[in-house]
Amino acid sequence: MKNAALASSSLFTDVRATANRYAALLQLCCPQGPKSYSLARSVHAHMITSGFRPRGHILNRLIDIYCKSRNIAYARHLFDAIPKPDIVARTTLISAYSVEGSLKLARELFDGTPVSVRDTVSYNAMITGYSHNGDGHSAVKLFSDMRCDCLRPDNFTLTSVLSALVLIVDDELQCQQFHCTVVKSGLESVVSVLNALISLYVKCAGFSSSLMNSARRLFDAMPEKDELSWTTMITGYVKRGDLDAARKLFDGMTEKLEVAWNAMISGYVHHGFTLEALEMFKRMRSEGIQFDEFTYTSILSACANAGLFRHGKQVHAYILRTEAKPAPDFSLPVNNALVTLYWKNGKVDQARRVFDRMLERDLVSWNAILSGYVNSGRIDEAKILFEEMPGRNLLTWTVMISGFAQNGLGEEGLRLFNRMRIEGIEPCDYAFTGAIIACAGLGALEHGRQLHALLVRFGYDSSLSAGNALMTMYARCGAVEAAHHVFLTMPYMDSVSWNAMIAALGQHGHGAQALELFDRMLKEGILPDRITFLTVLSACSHAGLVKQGCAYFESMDRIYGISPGEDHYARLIDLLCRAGKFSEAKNVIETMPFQPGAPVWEALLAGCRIHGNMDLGIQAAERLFELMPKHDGTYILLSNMYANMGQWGNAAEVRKLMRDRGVKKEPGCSWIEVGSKVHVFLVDDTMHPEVQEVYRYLEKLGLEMRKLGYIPDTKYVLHDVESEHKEYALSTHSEKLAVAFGLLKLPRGATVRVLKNLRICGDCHTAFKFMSKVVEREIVVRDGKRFHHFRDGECSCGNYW
DNA sequence: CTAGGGTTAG
Repeated sequence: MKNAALASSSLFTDVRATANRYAALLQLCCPQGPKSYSLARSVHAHMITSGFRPRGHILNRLIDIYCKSRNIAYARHLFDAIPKPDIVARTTLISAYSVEGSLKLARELFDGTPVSVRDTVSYNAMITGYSHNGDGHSAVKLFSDMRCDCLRPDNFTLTSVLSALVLIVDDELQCQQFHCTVVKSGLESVVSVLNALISLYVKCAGFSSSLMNSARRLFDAMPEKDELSWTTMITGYVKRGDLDAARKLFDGMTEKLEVAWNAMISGYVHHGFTLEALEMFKRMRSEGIQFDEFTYTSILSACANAGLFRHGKQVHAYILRTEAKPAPDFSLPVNNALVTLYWKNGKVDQARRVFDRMLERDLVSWNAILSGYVNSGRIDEAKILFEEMPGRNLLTWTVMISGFAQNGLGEEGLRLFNRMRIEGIEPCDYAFTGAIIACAGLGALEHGRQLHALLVRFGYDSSLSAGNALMTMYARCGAVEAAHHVFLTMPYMDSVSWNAMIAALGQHGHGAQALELFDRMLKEGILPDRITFLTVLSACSHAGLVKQGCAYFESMDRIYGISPGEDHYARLIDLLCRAGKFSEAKNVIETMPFQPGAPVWEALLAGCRIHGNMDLGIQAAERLFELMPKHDGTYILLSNMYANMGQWGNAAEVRKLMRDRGVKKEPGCSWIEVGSKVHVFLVDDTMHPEVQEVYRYLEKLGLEMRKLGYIPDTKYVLHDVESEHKEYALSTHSEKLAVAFGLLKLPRGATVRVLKNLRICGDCHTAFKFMSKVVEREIVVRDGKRFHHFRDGECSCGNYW
């Protein structure tokens, strides 16, 4: 009996000793991070083979280890086998589920815990779970539940709930209320709590800038600061765009942390100060501070954004040289940044190679390569990628929608936008932007209006990008007033907004108003960019303001330091040629700093066509044939030039040449809204049910115009080059069909608005002037990107069409 | 067992 007792007690101490050994072993394994988890798992394996059944805190430790090595399912399996799991085991799992994003599972466990057992730590884990997953409201709700359970919040609680508040807080008052809560808890001098409080104030400084000073006062008054206090403050300034203040603080740090360097670099990158970012990077190296993957990622993206590809490749080479790791082993973000670097450098295939070699990919990687294809116009490949992707987020949809929109596939873009909504994904303002741009391309005014209404309902009415897109959409659909209304009501504007409005005015023939707006832009201290000048030059051109246009062109480099590119030169040539100033144009072409390309020659040819400058026109056409032999526009311009001068034979000759060379004419189409229905017309549209009626009407109009003496300067008005026998009928261009249809079907007094996908031809332009006179109606026609308003025999563009 | 900063895609 006694022996038996002795034996069992020695067995007991034996088990205890074994347990202690295992506990000590696990203790040794754990603090060394993920690499030691495999070690810990073999300790567990040893337990199993030697018949030792872990219980209590050893089992909890094991559960934690499996959670940390991302094998939550097995951890759960161990957990489920415990008859009465304690609060520590529960909290471990709750936290693991939260980190993984499985909030429902976490909450189930939490709710399954008897109230009497719940402690502050388990609440903390749950609150953190919500805050990590962006659900600030639930975190705050739980915080108040916790106080109902009479549990005292500790510093963990406060830091978590404060960081949750950062997500949802939207005014100063809430911020101060929480400050009081913190003070009442008596933890207001704990460093981590103060840090979190500071970041709350920093966030609120977005609403009221005085709060930045409150944050700074808290910071300055801290009895001791840790590395985080500094970085919170520095990033606070960075996020507000106050890089000087950030830099001052950074320079004042006695001991500069890696993190602070990275914060400064990413701040510079984000605000476009690439050179400063690079300079910091160099200084880091000269001061012997170790780069980490954050540094590399920021600096690579700086190079990608600023187009400094040579520097980017140098950094890539540097990583390869110093890190002694094979490329695919770079951390995920570094590889992602490399993908971006390469596609932004126009090397999609190289980007794809980096992408293909990566050992692990996340959504960012997929989105990066998708953007690469979209931005290089390789929509078909992008489409395949989009369907194959393992997951999608808002950005994915947005990239794809704007990809379609910007590559002339507006309908597909809108379809995707709808599919996104059907799949229950709430569009962000950028997704709306893409869809609105799709409407702009399609000239779908009614659809655009509906999207505008929806946008407002979603609460995005102050979005900058959506506002800019709306202006463009309304302008491209002929609704300048609506565009102007958006312009006036936008709370935030950038140069794009100004450019869009200036363009809207210029495109509609309001050249003088466009220039007025440009002057206002300058007075308000907004710096013009390359696009602004393109827009302004076009406006001058359409309004015939040659002198002013030349002056603006000249001021580009002299005042604003923007050297004119090829497109600017093309606009200048266009401006001069439309005004018939050919010797000046020739002079510009001969003295420009680079070889003139297609856009310049095309502008010259178009000007020659207007003024019948045959010799120069033929020269320009020859250059264009060399540069892009398959471009249909050149043939059409040239044949129109001949036809305009009555040289029908030559005109037909050019058409023949075009056919012989197998050049396809881009199919033109026009459309018009009558009531809520959109009618689309194609060239020689015999399919349209009412087209016979339209033909007869056109014929009648032609006769009437002749009878009233509106004989055009050239016979061309009543003709098509290819059907010159229809002496009195207006020829069947899609825009003429559409306008005639509108004149027939729209009530008297209503303006006829027609959209044409391509440029309208001279024939139609002249015809519409007469038509507007004969029928006493206003006719508005979109010509590619701009608009002509025909009224009483005149056009808003003068003759600079 | 629980907290807080810096990175990547438009």
